[in-house]
Amino acid sequence: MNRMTDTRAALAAFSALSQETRLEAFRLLVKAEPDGLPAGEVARRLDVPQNTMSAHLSTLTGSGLVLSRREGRSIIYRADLTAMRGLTAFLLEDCCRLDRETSAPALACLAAAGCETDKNGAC
Amino acid sequence: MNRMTDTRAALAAFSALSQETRLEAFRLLVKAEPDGLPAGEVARRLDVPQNTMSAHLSTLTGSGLVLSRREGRSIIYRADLTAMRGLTAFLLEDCCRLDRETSAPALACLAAAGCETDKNGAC
DNA sequence: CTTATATTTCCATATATCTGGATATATCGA
DNA sequence: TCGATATATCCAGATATATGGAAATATAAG
Repeated sequence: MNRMTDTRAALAAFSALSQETRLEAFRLLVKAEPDGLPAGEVARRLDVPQNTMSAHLSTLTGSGLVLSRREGRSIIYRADLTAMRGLTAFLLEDCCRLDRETSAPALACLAAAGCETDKNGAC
Repeated sequence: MNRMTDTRAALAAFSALSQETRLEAFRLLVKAEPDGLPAGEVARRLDVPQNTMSAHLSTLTGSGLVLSRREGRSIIYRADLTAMRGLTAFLLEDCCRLDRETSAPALACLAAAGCETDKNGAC
């Protein structure tokens, strides 16, 4: 899917995150993982009109950084952490000149170091 | 300086990278590290009019992702890899819910995993 | 001082994005 | 079926961004 393998996907992601309300919304959704949040709740928390927020959420979804599903009357939005990691990898491949084979384990290492530290502290 | 500690800096960075020509230029400059490239050379390589490229380079510089210095008649542009790493950290702090103290060693771990480091130890 | 080179600044046009009111659609419960 | 709730879509005005021609600035060399 959206593996951020090409410039196109990265551009869409950067573009989506380059707007204040959307960046805030995205961060909110990341914090709300793995449950996600209904559109109206995002609008309420960020104090933005619901139709404006709807447009922004649509942009985020289109960029591949956010997923949505209907649940009753609500539509639940979730951050796609895999896509986000892909975006990070895209940056790292340039930054550290990592090729794809190197960046994959490096990201796994990062995840291990951050989300659950290894006993040894080793990567 | 631009430690990407606040949303403002991240927004500027995302905004700068959300335009195709600028993203290409930035990647070019990352590859050209640590020597950098004169503005005209960037314009030539990307086949963009020099004044248009100048505007884009100005945006990149303003975002903090790129540095410039005059050298004779030329102005040499360089990617600021430290700022770039800051942007990556900004993403990771949300993605893996890393706090600043955790993300720092995590990034060092990344460096150890395959990152070419410069004299400062930055990737 | 003059000319050539490298780059930026000025400016106007074209294009894209943001915003929110009004309205449409979808779902739920009575 | 009806009314309430949750969200999206339509639309248009306001704002921002991209683009490139022409002119200005800075440096170098003769």
